[in-house]
Amino acid sequence: MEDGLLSLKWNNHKITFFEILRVLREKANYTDATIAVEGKFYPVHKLVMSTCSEYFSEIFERTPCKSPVIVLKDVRSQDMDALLDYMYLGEVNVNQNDLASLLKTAECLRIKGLAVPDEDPTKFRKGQSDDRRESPPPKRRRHEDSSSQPLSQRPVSPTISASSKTTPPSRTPPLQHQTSSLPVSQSQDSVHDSIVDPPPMVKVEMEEADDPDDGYSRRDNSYDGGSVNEGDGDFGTELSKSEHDPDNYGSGSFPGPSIQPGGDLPWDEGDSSSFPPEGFSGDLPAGQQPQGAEGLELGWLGGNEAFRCHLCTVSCGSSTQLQRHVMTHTGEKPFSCHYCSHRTARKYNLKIHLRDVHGVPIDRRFARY
DNA sequence: CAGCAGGGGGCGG
DNA sequence: CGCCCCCTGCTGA
Repeated sequence: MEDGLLSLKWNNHKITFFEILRVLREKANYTDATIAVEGKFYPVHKLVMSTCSEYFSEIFERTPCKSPVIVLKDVRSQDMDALLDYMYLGEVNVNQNDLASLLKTAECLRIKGLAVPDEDPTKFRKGQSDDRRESPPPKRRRHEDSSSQPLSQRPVSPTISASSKTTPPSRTPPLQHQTSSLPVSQSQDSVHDSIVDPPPMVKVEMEEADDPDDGYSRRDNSYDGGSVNEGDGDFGTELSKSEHDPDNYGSGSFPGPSIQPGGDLPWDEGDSSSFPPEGFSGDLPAGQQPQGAEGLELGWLGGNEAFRCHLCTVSCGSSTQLQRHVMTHTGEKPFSCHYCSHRTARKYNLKIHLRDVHGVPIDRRFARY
């Protein structure tokens, strides 16, 4: 003040800020990443995701591409809807029945306030009155030694949503519900509708307290080290068009699924703590070695390290092939037949379709979306 | 039989 | 090296 400093304060800054954020999310403006869950794509802002989750923060840090697509498998779209609301709005109403699943997902994704350790008890309360204990409290501390928690169940592990035969050996029946079964269609709004049930609702709020990032994130776990694939290249040669549409679907970040001898998902046993198994360290910085990985590496040992898919055990001979392969996980089919509704992921396969099914000479026309 | 997807070759920057 | 195209084996209807 001595110099006549003035303090300018924007009184409604927070409200305005959140409102704008809400609108941006609704319109998908400026979104620079996409979360794919059960076939649904949620355009999101890295800034928001990173702010609310160290996990996403690390994923983005390791993802060179500008518009990565993070494919989460074993995450229900309704949970994702709720979590996005939570991250963007600071709170969300969820059905009691969905709470356990939501928290599990939140923990796996390390959503602050829901999964990351916090000093304060969370303000987790439900419309009714008691807090539901069916599931672990929202903010629970997670240690590497997951001894305390039951890990168990189906870890909400992020993995690819698209089913593909490429799945490795012990493929497990992921709990993925088909999108068809889920009412949710868009990203946002659906939440509100779905959770409108009065009684069993729980309101989960995000605390302002910043979480102490207790190094949990970057512990030796390196777990997510691999969350990202290099994939940013051009997966999307054909699909990269819309702004919020990621060009590269492939950058899925999760470890995949399957590889695990013995278990459904790699991180099953480890619980969420090992959630992102390091399994995918493919092209990641070497720094992150899977040392601690519980057996995950087993699945990878055999393959060619160079162009190994982070979502499954497949190893490709080149980055191009890897990019192409990743599309099998995203389920993206940019090429559509003009004569019928058939769509393919590859131009050539569409060509074959046109030739064999519609009798189109060879290179006739096929659209790519 | 049709479609998917891995492997590989050719071509251009 | 990356992209495009094609071949070919596998799988499901």
